[in-house]
Amino acid sequence: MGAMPALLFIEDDLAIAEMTVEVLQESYTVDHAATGEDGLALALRKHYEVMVVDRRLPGLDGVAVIEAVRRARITTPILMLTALGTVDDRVTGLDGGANDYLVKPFDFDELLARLRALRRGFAAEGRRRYIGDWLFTPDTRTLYDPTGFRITLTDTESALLDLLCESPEHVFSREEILSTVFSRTDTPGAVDTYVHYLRRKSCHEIVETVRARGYRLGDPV
Amino acid sequence: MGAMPALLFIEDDLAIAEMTVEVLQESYTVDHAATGEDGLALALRKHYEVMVVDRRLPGLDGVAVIEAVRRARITTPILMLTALGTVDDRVTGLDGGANDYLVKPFDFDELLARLRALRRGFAAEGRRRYIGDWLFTPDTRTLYDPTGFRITLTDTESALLDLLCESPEHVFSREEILSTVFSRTDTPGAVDTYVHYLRRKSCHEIVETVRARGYRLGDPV
DNA sequence: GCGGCTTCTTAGCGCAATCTCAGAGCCAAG
DNA sequence: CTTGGCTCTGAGATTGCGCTAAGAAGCCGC
Repeated sequence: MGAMPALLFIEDDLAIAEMTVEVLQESYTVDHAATGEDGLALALRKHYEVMVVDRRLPGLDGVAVIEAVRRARITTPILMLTALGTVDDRVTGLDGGANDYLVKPFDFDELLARLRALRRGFAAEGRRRYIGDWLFTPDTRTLYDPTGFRITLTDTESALLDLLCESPEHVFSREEILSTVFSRTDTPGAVDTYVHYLRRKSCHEIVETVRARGYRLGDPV
Repeated sequence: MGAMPALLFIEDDLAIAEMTVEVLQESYTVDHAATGEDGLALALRKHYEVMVVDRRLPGLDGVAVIEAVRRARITTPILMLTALGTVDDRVTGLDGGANDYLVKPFDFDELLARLRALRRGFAAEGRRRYIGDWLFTPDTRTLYDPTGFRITLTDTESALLDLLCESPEHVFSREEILSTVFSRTDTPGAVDTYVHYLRRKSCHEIVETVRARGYRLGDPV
């Protein structure tokens, strides 16, 4: 595995920090800061995939760090570590802009699982496309009809629909579709076939023909 | 009467609360909280045998309270109260980590019966993950089918299912699964094999294939 | 140290998915 | 109305992915 994702870890307790960094380094390129000031400086200077911030820090406090980071319009997912049983900390922590929290003492596997979920959550979002009353999620290659019924698309069908969704108004020529969806085919007939497949699965509601020019998304009536 | 089991009751409607507390006090040492915030604070500070949480609460909502409690790794069985006819509430309630639910208005005997059942059956069972009508408890590596039948999973099977449960919608690639579930393997075929094992044990209801991409949790239709 | 259980590898089979092709259907211009 | 090009659609041929069985290697407990 070449480039591992960068992670910033702000924690003042050096005993905890040392152990945790060791574990984290198996999956991340870890920068560790022992104070809120150092951590904030790093967060503002470098790009990280994800951050782990202790709530209690000498000087600049964890919540303050997160607030400062958010004020700089950095949207990196942040997991906050809090001491056991301090409820108010948790609430203000999430309010301050943290995306998740974990109670100390924590299990390393739990920490790794949360971090994965956090990164996935951010990566996976925003991949929803609406076509009239239909919903299309390219990641799962699934199309939902207006009643919520699930229709599974194949890879090529999904790629084609994804392309059409990029510009709902635009009319895509066969060559345009061929060069992006299909690796390299000379026969433009393939496009017709896959448009046909899409229509068959969607009761002819999704794709519209523009004669002599190509295809585009079906207008929601 | 010596030491009665401790029960936490979170309910904002004071009329209902008063009556209910009176009944509950015959069998439990009851702490009552009128808001989600107060209830959460108590739940995190004290140990209870069982909790009863209203779905609708001013401020911090019932589901949010349960989620927060579970995130703090508190496995106390929780019974959620929901308003009449709100099916979605039921689903999100269970998803959030409640062990049972009861529709308001409820019968006091019914409530007491459910609480007894809850304490008998679900005491200290650990994390729970719901997959459609199936229940999976990673700590005991046990999968329960919709009828409650117990299926024991091996370590690797459990780790795989646990990973998939982290993000129910997400499609996990073979590499992604390999790097987290399997220590160090080059052959992606191992993933296929364990998916196969899971399916064999679960009558092919749990894991879904996304061709050429990977696997994800099977959606309850 | 033997037997059972778990883990992981390998390889063949089946089938879904991809793509080609050809005939039927449709539209528009003359 | 007729003609020619454009589009639709079903029927294969082929490829490669995923499923599965079977067995080797490793890890316990008895």
